[in-house]
Amino acid sequence: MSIDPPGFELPLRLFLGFRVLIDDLHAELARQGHPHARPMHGFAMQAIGVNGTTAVELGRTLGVSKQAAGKTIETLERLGYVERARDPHDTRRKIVRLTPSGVDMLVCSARIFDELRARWAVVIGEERLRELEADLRKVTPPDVFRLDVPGWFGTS
Amino acid sequence: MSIDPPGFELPLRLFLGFRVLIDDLHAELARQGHPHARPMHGFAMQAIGVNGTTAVELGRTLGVSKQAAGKTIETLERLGYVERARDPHDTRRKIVRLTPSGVDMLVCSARIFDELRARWAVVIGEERLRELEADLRKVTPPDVFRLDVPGWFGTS
DNA sequence: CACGATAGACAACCAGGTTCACTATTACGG
DNA sequence: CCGTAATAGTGAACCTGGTTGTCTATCGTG
Repeated sequence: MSIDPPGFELPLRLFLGFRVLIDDLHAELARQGHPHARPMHGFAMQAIGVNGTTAVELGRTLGVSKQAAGKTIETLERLGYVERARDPHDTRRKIVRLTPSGVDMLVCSARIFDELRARWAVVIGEERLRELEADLRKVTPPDVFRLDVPGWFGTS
Repeated sequence: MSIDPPGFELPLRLFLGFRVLIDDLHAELARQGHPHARPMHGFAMQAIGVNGTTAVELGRTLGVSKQAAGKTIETLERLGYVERARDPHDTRRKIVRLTPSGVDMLVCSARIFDELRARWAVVIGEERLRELEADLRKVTPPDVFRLDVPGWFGTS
């Protein structure tokens, strides 16, 4: 026996839905030449965007410290997904930009996410899926980044 | 500008929905005398259940190594949510059981989750919420534990 | 009764986060 | 025009939660 109220299932299903999508994405990404991509990388690179950014800015966007953002950038750099260059107008800053490989990873992700969404549409119907998205939009903050992934898991 | 296909929003919304619920839960749990509870703890304690379990078993249920389960149990023990006792029938085993405080935390969580779900029902309608849950059930694995929280984030 | 399987614990390591402290550079006000 | 405050990046020390590998104690069985 377990304590099992109706309300307990909702967060679990939301998380499982998220996890299923992310797992499938990365299985497919691995097949398409990006075996080292991690969920975090996708979020960070989406936040970096095609115009580039800096460590401080990325940290603010993702809701983590600039040091943590710096570590993430280092990792992405090691994987060849981004590169850094000094800003000529402000030599303190280092602009982080996606490499072609990074752009490719993002393009692949976009395509795969579309395919996964289409697969869901087949299972539950396009109409219901649109309703599901609309409903989630109503109960979640509009700000799509600031996942604060560490926050809900991390240090007190 | 960013790479922003329709499919990209879905996982984000699912995760944000999850996060909103979990954040609200823990804000409320803190107010109700459980300020040290973490998301992980709730999952683990739900998996431990009122009948108790062992480290190996808990690890299997949660989809992590027995060592990781052991560490989690240690933490929960330090917080006073569980206690361990040797199994008289098999002195290798140590049965982990919820303390009254642990049960209280789970009971509080159950009540709060119900309240949060009711709040969602007000926003999007009870009917739509039921549909949302039903649709998610169709696209997620039936096995509600095995979140593999580390898995989608962790080491390759 | 010996030997394989199991439960738990310990160590070393990794990833990703935090804070504190420091340097280099830029921006600004007296 | 210069001294000072603010900002960008980095490094170090630490925390949490995970991993694998190894070791011991106990159980169960041929």
